[in-house]
Amino acid sequence: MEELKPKSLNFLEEIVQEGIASGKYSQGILTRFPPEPNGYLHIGHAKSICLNFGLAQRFGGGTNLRFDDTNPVTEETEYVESIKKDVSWLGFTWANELYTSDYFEDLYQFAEKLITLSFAYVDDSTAAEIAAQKGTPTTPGTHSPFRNRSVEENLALFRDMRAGKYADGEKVLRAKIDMAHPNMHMRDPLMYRIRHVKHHRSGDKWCIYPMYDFAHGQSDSIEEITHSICTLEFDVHRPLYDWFLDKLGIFPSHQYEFARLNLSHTVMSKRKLLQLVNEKVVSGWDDPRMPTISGLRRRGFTPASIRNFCERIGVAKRDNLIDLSLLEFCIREDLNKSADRVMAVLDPIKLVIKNYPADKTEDLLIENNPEAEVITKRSVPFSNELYIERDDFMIDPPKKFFRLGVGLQVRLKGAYIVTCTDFKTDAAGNVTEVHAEYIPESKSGQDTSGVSVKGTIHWVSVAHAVEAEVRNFDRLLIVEDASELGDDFLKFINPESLQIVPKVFVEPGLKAAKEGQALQFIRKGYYSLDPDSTSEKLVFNRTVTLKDTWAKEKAK
RNA sequence: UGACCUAUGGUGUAAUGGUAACACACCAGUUUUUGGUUCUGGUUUUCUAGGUUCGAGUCCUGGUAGGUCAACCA
Repeated sequence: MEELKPKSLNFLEEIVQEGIASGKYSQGILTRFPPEPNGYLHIGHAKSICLNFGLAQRFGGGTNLRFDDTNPVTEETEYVESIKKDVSWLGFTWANELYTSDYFEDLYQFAEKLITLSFAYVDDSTAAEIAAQKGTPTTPGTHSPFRNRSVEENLALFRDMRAGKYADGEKVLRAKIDMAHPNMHMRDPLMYRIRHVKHHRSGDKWCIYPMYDFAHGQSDSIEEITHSICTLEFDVHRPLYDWFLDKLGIFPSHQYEFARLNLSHTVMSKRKLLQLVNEKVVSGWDDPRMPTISGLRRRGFTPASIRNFCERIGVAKRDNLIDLSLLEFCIREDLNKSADRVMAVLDPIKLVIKNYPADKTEDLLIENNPEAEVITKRSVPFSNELYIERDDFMIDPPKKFFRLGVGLQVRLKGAYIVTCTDFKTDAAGNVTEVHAEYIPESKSGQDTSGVSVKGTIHWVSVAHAVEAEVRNFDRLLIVEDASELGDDFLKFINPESLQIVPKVFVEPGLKAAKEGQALQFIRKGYYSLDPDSTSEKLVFNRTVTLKDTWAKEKAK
């Protein structure tokens, strides 16, 4: 049911399949998507979402949406809502909506158990002292002077921590493992810290909060997650993940790591995205140039195109930099099949058809999408004065220019073939008007003229044209790889990443366009109606251009 | 200069010891009432040195290169 041809599996699919073959998962598998609600989701998260939900869909099972909310300082309900919206929009349904904060009592009990087992102790050292005790990757750490407190003392102290008897930073709970371990994360890592801060869900109930390492694995275990999938940088955490589950003797979830997505010509780290927003380089998290899910949505990307992209980039363990052109391919592929074609003239110049009656208007039926399975048509008014693109006319056209120049013929899309006869210029020599004559027998669909032309151009009737604003977006950065740029990446913002064209002319039917609706402006690109639109003013975002082999030819 | 992860065309990803392939990108042609689309063809690949084997991209050893780890962040 998946596909006809046997598709090769990625390494995670293989792991799952082998597990199933060995009879491990009679209940099916359970994965989870565990965002911290402290920011907006981006296309890198989409990779993780597609992976986790896709694995469960493919092999039978479910996926939990778990908010990893163990740090009350940074987390907010607003982010929870946006994350839920984005995951749903991408087309996925979670088995359960869960919060790590719902496990605070369980986690507390786990901690007491480890204290009882002499695997944890309360440390009065300061943050700086603890950092010094850690040593460095090449030199072993040293023991805290509080490392050998008795179980009873640790228990009493930890209960006092919970009871709020200590100030922030006064004490922490640490796991007692090995201060000389080659893996830094095993050198008596912190389990709990004191934070007298209101939590977005648990309010003031707690003043001690578990660290990531003490919360994540156990949360997986409580939910009986079979495959806990995260990015490569957590690889070094895995021994600790396993250590806690082992010492606690609870459900053995397993962690697997994959390489995070890097996309060319953009940035992906939360910190850099925040910088773009804070420094007003972009208009917000949903600026159509942002690689956020909300930005891509506003730009006009479809959920299917993003899912498809995630499928095509694959999953492996080596660092990668995916070319933006693959994302562009995916959205063009989708929109080519689904977007209605309409005519919009972005850089207008007037075309006057001298032999067409000035008082006449014809309503022409033009097909909406030649790629559609069922062809539908719309009515577009035609008259003797039209807007056409300025660059569809040249005074001295070169060879292979299949557009207008004096003596050249083109088909007006869905209408007539015209022959260019003349043009007008202003004092500076700029073309102000192009003149042509139409061939009455060449009407689209009933052409008996016998004339064949190489070019077809789009147009909008001057008398019927509707004004609109167009926002042409392009890649955010002028450099492919921003990973080594640091804060300097702001110097490499593409100055043409947003070009606003305040006044373009579109065909009158577009007054009825709906927010988010995808359209192809014939010969120009795919556009989507922006939420900034009002009944008086339409605003269209360019999702992506059409491929333009003429531009390449011209460049030669 | 410790531990761990990784190394296949320009970019990604396959090949599970047996003919290195698929997609994007690029180039050429085809189709086309969108210089879009379609279709066809093409250019370009196993980091390095040894070893095991009839046979190595795959297994082993060394080297090299890149990445990760020393937050009371996740």
